[in-house]
Amino acid sequence: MDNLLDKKNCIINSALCLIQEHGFHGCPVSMVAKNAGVAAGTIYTYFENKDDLILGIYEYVLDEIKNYVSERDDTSLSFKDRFYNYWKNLTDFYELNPSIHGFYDQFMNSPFNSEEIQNRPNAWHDYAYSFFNEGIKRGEIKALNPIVLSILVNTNVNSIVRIKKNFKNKLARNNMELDEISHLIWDGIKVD
Amino acid sequence: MDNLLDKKNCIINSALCLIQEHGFHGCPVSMVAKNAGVAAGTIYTYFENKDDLILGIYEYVLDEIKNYVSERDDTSLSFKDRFYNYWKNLTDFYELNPSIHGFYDQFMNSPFNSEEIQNRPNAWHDYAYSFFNEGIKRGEIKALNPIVLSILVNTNVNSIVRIKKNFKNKLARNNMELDEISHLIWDGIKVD
DNA sequence: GCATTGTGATTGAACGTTCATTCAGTCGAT
DNA sequence: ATCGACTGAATGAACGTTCAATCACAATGC
Repeated sequence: MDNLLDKKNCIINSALCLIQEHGFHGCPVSMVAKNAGVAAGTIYTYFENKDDLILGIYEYVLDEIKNYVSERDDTSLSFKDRFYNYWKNLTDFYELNPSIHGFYDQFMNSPFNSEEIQNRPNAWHDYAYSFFNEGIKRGEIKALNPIVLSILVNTNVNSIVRIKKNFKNKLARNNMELDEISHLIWDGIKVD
Repeated sequence: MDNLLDKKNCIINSALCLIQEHGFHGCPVSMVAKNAGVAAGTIYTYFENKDDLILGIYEYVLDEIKNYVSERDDTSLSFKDRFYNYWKNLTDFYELNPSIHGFYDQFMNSPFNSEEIQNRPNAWHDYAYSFFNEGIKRGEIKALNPIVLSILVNTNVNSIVRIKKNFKNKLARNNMELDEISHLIWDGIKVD
């Protein structure tokens, strides 16, 4: 039973890497299978079809992000500190897991991310929503819509990680500038 | 001659719509052709292959964005006003041309956007770079890296437009919150 | 004016490849 | 002996690309 879960995760991770590198359609099921060390047919014991596999990966990815960030939240701190931790942890997570970052970026902007998908329960979005909602309740950040706030912050972290990835050589000396952005956002949303 | 250019643009626009709706691989060449009112083979007189078509669209899109925004820049204004115009014009443009927005979002996060592509001359990026560079020279915004600034602003406008598109119903009453974000960014980058 | 030829765009059926999916048969654990 | 996971060759549909044939039309010759 544990074995089966392992195999499923193995398939998911294999697909994750390949999709990040080659895109959804640049990675045939056969390639995923080979990379995961199973036969092509085996994938169909775990997933209905390729689309279902991709949605499975998406859910896995959301869980991983949410777990990493929420586990490291310390509710006893000031909201300002919690905000900076949130920012740092999310950044760290993406940098530790570049294939998750690549997959997520691609998925969010693809037609896979349909309205139906967006309306499904989503542990990570819910967490982010309630996180910023708390900041508002505590009176430490402006009463903006928490949905807007969470998307704003997540989008910026996402794109900063992408910049770091893409312009590694050109920006190497002054990554600091990118960290500036978190201050900039905090200054923008904090209650003066 | 004009006719040929028309046809090329017709193919590009046809593909643009379909890609935005169905994704790169959800729109076969045959479908693009049908939508453009030409035969499948005709596309290959204008483009080497499907990848070349997609790159062609990308270049077309960059030009359109750059033209719209740069034409509406009024260099006689204060940089603050120019910044807000830039923001508004870019937002307007994406909202007037949702298929360009959809295509651009998808392209940027896909493996099409390879390192080689990122290093090619890019009229839109160059324009954005020099725009923010001027704000720095004039001493109206902080001396952050203009590359970082332009990507930051473009990313945020991009994602705000996406939010508006996706959450039309849920946010209808308070789009104002989204406009808040431009102030937030301006406050962050301006020289106090 | 009219016929002929040349040129290059256009067509869409046909080709060959790729790929998701299936399934008959095998394997291994209980 | 049973059952479910697993295999991987086989299947067939989808799709990018080609190309022989057609068409539109301009240039040339009579």
